[in-house]
Amino acid sequence: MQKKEVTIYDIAQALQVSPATVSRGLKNHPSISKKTCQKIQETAQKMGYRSNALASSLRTSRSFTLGVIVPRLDSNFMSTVLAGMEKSAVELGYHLIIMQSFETLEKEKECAQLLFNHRVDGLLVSTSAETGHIEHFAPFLAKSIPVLFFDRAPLDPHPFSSVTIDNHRAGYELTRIMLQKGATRLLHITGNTGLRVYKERLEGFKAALKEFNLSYSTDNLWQTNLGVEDGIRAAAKILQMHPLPDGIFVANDTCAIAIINHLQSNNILIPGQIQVSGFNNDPFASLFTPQLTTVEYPGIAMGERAVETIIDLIQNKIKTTKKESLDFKLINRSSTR
Amino acid sequence: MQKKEVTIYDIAQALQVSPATVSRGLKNHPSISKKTCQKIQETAQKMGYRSNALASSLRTSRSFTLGVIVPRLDSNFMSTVLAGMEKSAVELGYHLIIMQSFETLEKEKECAQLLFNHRVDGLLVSTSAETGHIEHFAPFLAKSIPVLFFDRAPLDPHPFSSVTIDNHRAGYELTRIMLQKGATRLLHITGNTGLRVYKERLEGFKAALKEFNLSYSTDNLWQTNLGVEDGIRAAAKILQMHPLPDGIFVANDTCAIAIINHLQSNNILIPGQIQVSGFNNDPFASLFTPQLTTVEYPGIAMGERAVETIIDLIQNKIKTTKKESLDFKLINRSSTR
DNA sequence: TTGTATGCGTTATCAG
DNA sequence: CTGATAACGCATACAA
Repeated sequence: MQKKEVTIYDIAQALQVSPATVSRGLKNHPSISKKTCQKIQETAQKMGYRSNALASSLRTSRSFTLGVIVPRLDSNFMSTVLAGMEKSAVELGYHLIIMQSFETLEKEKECAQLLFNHRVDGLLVSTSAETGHIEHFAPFLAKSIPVLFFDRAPLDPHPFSSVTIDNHRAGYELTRIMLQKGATRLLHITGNTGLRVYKERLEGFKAALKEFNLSYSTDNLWQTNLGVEDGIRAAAKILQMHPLPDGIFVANDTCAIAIINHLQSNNILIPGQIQVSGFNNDPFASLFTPQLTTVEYPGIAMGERAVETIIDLIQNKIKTTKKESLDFKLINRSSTR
Repeated sequence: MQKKEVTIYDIAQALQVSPATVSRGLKNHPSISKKTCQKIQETAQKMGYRSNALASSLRTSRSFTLGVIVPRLDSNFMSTVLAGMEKSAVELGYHLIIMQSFETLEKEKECAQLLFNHRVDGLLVSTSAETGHIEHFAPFLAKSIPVLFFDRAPLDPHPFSSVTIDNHRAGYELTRIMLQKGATRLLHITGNTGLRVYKERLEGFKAALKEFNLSYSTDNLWQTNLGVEDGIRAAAKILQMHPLPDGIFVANDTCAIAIINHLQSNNILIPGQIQVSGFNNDPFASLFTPQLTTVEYPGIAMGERAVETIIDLIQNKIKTTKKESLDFKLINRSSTR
């Protein structure tokens, strides 16, 4: 048999005070005597009271809930970001509803709508590969609910905040390392260049080529899903090339490692014959020989920063948007071959 | 300027019907004419109405929210499970609030309390390393809110449901493979054996030894955090041993790969001199040469199953608990060397 | 320092 | 098929 829920009214009755006093006493409202506060909290405990966050949110129209939309949960990088987000959110008195768009615009819309209806106080988004426009976030704007893009942000200008890294510069520097070591035939293997992150890395790549007076051709731009299989496939294709490329820019570590592995089993020397660079500094990357040159992409920090920023926007009702760029670190392991 | 929220009352007024009708019309209640339904939904759209899930939950005392507590979000395995959970949850009309215990009992309690106050319809938990008792879940039991443990479950008997794999058998079979190939000096490197998952894998390990008439000594049981650094440290220690072990059971792939890597750089042949087995079948595991013998731990499936099970419990108000054991697959790569 | 009264936006019950 | 009305549990403006 389900006993009825204990409410502040029950506590009030038991203590012969008003519900208002109980409500205040429960949250140590300054204008309530220490003694009554204590009494209230004790009996609340005793009676098995549990506050109803829903009712409270309805009344105050603040849910202390942040919505999060990611393309997928199960990537190394994303789970790191989420870990950072959860940590910071809890520290600041918030919690997270996490949803996946599975890289489709349609699902992203559905998530946004659900989160909107659930009255999240803010929305954190890493866009799907299909996300060309961002109209579906307009309702948030209309209600002044902060929206912040992290990692994958739409092209500027847009009326929302963002936390990213300088992908252009990262792409540039990575490429530069390979060029300085003498590479002249570079391949660029990346994801959907419709996405700003990949687009900017590519731009950085091109800028470096230009600096070294090397021409760029779209023949050397391969778009893939950056998974292990994509890497293996790419490696197979590379082995058919004459002459072989002598440098490969791969837009993530997973794919880079797969490529290296496959090339090595076909007796290609890495980085002797072909240099390979990755992106993310996945934990496994450091275990590889020859170790991979890559970019340490600060997942935890990005998650923390994103949450801190959006909560700042929420609490200070700042209308301004913030566009933040996080530091990254180049991990140049190519010299330690 | 913040416009006031559009409610069913506003729609009612605009349409000259009662709020009750609007409420019904919005969810296609059978006893409302098709025509009115349509009209209602159209004007709702037009007026920029958004349903208030909070108010609805308050009224119906169903939130369609599932609470999830995990030790940490950023592990390969866990993020896979969470991905499966989110997918199934959304398909069934639910969503997830995900929280981390950071392997401490205290935080696990806090999470449970918060989720309890937020009126989750069910709770999914993978226990922290410190979780010796489960009293903090008693309130859920008292309110008949289903609690389901996944992956890491407390020792039976307990009054909750669970979805796990047969860790004993997995540990046994993995060990058996190494023994059949002739190993006689085995090491067991694992996590906190207070946790049932590791404890059971160890029991399976022992059972296999026994079957081969090999003795077991606690000297060969090393408890670590199973991270990359732990693996490197363990490998260093192994190199000091005389004679070397000829088989190492490592309770996860991350650590196993780190160990293999370090041993190989010290000119140990794997699996020639030392066989190594892992656990989880992490994506990178398959890239390794010599490829690792491991257990494919079905993360996605486990997440899906856990959610489906708990929603079944919720919707059918089943008082019974379910203890489910998922299939795993042995990935024996040691022969393909 | 405490109490009174009201509304947050729904839905369920009951009556028409 | 539709309407009136009362909760759901809490927090706050205002009064005392």
